[in-house]
Amino acid sequence: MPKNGKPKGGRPSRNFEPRYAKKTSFHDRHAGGRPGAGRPDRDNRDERTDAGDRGFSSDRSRTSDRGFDRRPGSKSPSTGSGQAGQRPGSRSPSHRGYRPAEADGGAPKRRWTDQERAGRDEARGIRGRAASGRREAPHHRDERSQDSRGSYGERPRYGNDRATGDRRYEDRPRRDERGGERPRFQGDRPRFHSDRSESPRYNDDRSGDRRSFNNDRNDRGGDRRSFNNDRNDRGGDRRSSGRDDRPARDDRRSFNDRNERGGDRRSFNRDARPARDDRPARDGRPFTNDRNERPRHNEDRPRFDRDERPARDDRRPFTRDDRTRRDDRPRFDRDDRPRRDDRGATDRARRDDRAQLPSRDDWNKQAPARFEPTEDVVHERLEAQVVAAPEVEGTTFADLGLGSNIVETLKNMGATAPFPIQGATIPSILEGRDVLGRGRTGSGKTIAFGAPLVESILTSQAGKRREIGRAPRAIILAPTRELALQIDRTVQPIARSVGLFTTQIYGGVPQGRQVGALKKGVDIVIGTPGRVEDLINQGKLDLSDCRIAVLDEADHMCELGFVEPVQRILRHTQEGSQKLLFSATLDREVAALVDEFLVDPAVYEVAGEDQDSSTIDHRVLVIDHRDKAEILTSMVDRDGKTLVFARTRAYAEMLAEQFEDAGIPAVSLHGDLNQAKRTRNLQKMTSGRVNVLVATDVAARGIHVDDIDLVIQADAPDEYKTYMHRAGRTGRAGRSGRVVTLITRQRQRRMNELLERAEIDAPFEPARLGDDVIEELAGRMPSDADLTA
DNA sequence: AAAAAAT
Repeated sequence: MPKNGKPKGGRPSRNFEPRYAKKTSFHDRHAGGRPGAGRPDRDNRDERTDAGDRGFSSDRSRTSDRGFDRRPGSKSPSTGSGQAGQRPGSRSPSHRGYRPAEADGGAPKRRWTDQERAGRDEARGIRGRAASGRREAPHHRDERSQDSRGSYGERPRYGNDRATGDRRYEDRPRRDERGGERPRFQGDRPRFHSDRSESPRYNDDRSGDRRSFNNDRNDRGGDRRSFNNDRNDRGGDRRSSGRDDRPARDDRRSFNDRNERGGDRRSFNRDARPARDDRPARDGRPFTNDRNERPRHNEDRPRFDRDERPARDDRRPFTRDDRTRRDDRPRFDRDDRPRRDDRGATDRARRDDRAQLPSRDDWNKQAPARFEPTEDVVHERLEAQVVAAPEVEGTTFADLGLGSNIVETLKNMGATAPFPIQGATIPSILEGRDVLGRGRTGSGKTIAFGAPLVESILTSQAGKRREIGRAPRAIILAPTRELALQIDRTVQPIARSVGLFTTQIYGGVPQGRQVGALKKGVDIVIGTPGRVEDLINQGKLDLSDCRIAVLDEADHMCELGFVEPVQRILRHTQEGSQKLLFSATLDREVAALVDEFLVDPAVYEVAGEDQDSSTIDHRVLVIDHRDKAEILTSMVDRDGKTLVFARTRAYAEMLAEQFEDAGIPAVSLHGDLNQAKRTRNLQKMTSGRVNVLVATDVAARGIHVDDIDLVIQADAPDEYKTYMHRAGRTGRAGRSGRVVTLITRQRQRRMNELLERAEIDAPFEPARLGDDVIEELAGRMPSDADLTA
């Protein structure tokens, strides 16, 4: 069952496989029903500790093989999915694309021909190995472009195809259909797409179209953004009142004061904030200056809004009118926030709500469509016990209560003395208290919860260890698979040192091995919500004996779409289980969970670990949208490791391809890649085989890659927290780093607001292609301004 | 928009 002699890379995973190549049970059935046929994950196996499900791999391989064979002229009945390996026949009939295929069918390869296929991951993998000479621009480029194109194209095409395909082929369906196969038909499509990437047939007509289409899309994308930006900007303007946030800032700082503030705060805030809202009154404030323009707009608008809005929400009016309103916030928030649903729970916590509200109103007025992103709110800070760094000086991990084996392991991992956050949380966790921990990105949070967690479990289960089939005693949840993997890499050695076992439970890979590990018995589960819940529901994961639950990036896990599964999972843990919530941006957004699951939590944050003490140099380049692509290419053409953030998966893919086309080796990381590819691409960046990684926010939180000295935000983030996390990918462990954000003129205000919320100072500089500033920021031309230089 | 299960 091992791999059928196929090299691991062998099975190509289509870049976007999972999603676009969705197969349904239907497919499997027709295809010969191999489970997992669609799953690409072979590579994962490699990384996994345990042997993978070989069965799966082999199946896959076969499948894919078939797929290949099939492609040429095959017609596969069911779907055209390449994987299903339908031989001839089926495809064509059902697909509209069929014909072309047949035509092509004669010749296995069409336009795509070898290259294209090669382009497929498979070929790619092989080549890659064969020729390390990727570097060559031409070569490299070809490979990559093919690859990416194939995959990348898929998506766009997908959409397109559908659209066009439907149109064009509407007739066909019937033809094909010929039998009420439509159902199939649809099912096929997805594959179809995938096939396409592989299959030449479409290519000509479509490929051309597609590409152009894609381009269009891209462009559109760009347009949209700009559009959004505009909107946003507007929003911003109006929001000015929204900016009340700053007051919020103030609050944050005085965070501790909150308690007292309680009531005061509001009043307090009002004073401060009001200024913002009522800038006129507060003219004195510095902020106003920044927002010079806004104030006016805002003021005007806000009021305006009120008048108009009264109908909408009384709340806003409230807010704006008096701070008193603030008191009302709760309602306010709710009402306004309805959209933000998630926050509903935490509404009260949000202080900025009111401020933002105005903006919304404005927003709504102006843009009825309201498809803009949710507001970027600064939640109240949690009351926290501030830990001063000096307090932990001279303290050792052993002093904190960790056993010698663990201390030794930590030492081997390079953690010789506890960081402040660790010094604070470890004792409390060992005491069994619920803990909320906030530490700057890269401040050692994983060990802060991982080490004491292992110690606690060890202590609690002394005597009955390693019982076969024992249920896990602890679970650690993370928002992304990569982060779950990374956490395991830190926690596993610690656990192993005392005889405890960990296992990763996350999606995108076959369940087999994970379930197998659970059957053998593990002590600590580390995973992502989806698969964890899935296995719980399948009865394969029993958390009833789970006495410690950790949420990393807790605030993110409390966002809409994430919090519900998390809540359900936590409810499966042992009653009264200890809960540990960690994040660099921990705030009251986690209130929903805190209220339900935590008992008298200890809250810690580290003094002085704010952005001011950061080793990161923040810069903002104000550019023309049309120069964006070239400026980006110019900036990533450098020596150090560069991480580029894009807002969408498609744009991330496009940029990576663009860089490759320019002869700059680059890989992408986003949710449209199959897990094998995600893992592989991240590995390439980590190992230094490529120095440019283009990612979506999947890589924004927690992911640690050594030596990233430049983070470029091709798309400015919508939330200040996102900015902070993205920026946190560099400047780790006290090293210097730089974050460059590209924005258009229209976005300046909004960006300014965001930076204020994040409490980050960053100069805005206009830049055009070829400007020295770009050379400088890329590190090609050190200058005085170059702090890191 | 993205992420998180799978079929």
